Amino acid sequence: MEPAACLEFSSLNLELSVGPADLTEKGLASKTPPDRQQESMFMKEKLNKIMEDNRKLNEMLSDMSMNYSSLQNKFFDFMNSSPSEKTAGMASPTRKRKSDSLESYSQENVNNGVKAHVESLPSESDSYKRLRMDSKPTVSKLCVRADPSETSLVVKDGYHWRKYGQKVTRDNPSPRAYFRCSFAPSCPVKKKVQRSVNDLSILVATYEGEHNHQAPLQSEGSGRLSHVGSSITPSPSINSSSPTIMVDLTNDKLHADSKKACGEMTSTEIQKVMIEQMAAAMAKDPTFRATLANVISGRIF
DNA sequence: CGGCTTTGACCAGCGC
DNA sequence: GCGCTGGTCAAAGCCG
Repeated sequence: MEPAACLEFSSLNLELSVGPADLTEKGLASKTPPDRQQESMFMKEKLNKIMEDNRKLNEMLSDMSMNYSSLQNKFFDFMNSSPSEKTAGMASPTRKRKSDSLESYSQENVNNGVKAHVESLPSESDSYKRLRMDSKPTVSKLCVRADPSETSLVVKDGYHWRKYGQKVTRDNPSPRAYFRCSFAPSCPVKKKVQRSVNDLSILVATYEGEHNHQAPLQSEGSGRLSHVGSSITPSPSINSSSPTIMVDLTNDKLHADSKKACGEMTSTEIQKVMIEQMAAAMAKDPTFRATLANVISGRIF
């Protein structure tokens, strides 16, 4: 997808670099009045052509984005459908672990601006465990870049957490720590923290539930954030499985590879990354910058 | 002494 | 039904 987009922008550069460059190279001051009229007409035609090309390319870009979004949605729909749904075309009776992936979500930012919140649709169940899971309507993820040498699975997000368990899971050699919110005794929020399989410097915190109390003072819980002296650069996004917020605690810059390490690249996130990469690539391209400058100057002229 | 962490045991979901 | 796995409990120990 991205190479195709780059090709489109390359063609944009080529198309646009012909027009305005010609305009600047004509040297109008040395022309006689009849020649000037001809050149003026020629410039107007060129400008019209450039504007039309810009419009066409914008349409192509928007079409490409729409196609990409459509394909992305189809892809995630396919990935999120259970094997039984893929084969039999109907949902199997909901069970606790299976149904977790079928929940749908919405999102908002709270608490330091780095927490994503998602809501799940209620589903019927016949097990006590399932009912307990239904009582936790929200799930969110927070990826935190932290020092790999630090063994404690502590993600300081402004709340008070009490660790109540630790387990080594099958798919990740790093232990997973279980936390409860200890700020309010009745707060149902739980948090799981585990290092990313791909990048040990990334802590993946999974939040379940919503705090039924106000957040503690920022200074109480965000000590690590201020300790490393880095800014929080959240990148909220919606995923069909869960939203992921990436917070880099060791670098001011948001790392795309860290997101990959989280294994939670979402459709909107991918789009954002693509747009950022496209914009960055275009910004770095001297041809594009010169062309853009020429187009702008041409429009002003 | 109270709060927290550690850690082995236990329970329930799930696949075979 | 059995074994694996994830999640939780609770006793013991640590720390300020």
